[in-house]
Amino acid sequence: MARPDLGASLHHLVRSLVAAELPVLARHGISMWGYAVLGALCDSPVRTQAALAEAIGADKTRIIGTLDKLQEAGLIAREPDPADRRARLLSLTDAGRALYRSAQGEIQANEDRLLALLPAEDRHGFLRAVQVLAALTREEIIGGPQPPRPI
Amino acid sequence: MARPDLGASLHHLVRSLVAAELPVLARHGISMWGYAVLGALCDSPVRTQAALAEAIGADKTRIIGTLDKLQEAGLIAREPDPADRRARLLSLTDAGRALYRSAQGEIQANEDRLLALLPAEDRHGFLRAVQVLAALTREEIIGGPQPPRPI
DNA sequence: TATTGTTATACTCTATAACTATA
DNA sequence: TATAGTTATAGAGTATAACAATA
Repeated sequence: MARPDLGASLHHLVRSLVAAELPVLARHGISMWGYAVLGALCDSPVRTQAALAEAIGADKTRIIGTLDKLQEAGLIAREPDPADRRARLLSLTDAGRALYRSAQGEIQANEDRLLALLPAEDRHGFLRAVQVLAALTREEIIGGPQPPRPI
Repeated sequence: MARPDLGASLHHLVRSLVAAELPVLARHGISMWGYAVLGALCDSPVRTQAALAEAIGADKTRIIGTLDKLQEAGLIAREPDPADRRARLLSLTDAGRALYRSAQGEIQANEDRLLALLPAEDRHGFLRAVQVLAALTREEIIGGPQPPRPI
């Protein structure tokens, strides 16, 4: 009797969590990538779009449309760096911060509802484990070299 | 200081776990959906392709190509149900079971390496929590009715 | 007619590479 | 020339709907 795969179990869980977030985000008028961008900028401003993309695990070409919309909606500021006008200084506006907090409140309320299903012990262990595992880099998770086996 | 979003943290973790599985699956000559199919059939045979698709969270039209390949490779059996020839009885062949166990062994070895980074307490709580949360249906995770707000 | 499986189509997401501007 | 950002293109993955076979 093997234990279920961690990857498969979490994959299903994540898809459902994302499905739960979508209506909340739609009501706030932002996409999932938009939400990720606001979350990354919430901690501290970022000096280049490429760095921001990397921080949220996206391609730099993929977030441009997202940034366009967030800027148009007045949720982020995006100005050329006076010291190097190739780069774009990215930061949250007050409106962006407020909207992010509102969306995050609703999203975490639903997550809290699910976490309440767990015994307190397991819940705390789970949250600590997620924090540790999510902090690993992709390389650390993938692990040792996986040499392609010759046919 | 808000806690990080569960969805966002797990999203990143899952993407990396999947990336870690891909080379293993490639060496075994199956895709991620192929692996999911084998895993679902490992517990017990299934009477229709639609039921199998639902069990692994896929669309019924999406697994057809996967089933074709698995059958061609002799990993699954796929016969019309004599009692209702519209349906296809799906089951694992011995070769399919062996291949699944081999792939699962490698995949779980890597997962075990990551789990070993956690204190034993957290690890056990984490595994129990994942089991409970992954067993929830999508509807249970999404939660209460999310009525679209009129503009 | 209803259901199972299949095929066809369109749509979204993603990745790659070419292009513009600044340095 | 090198870097940051943008645009264009193609590819994979996904969802929807139409179709064929069986009941």
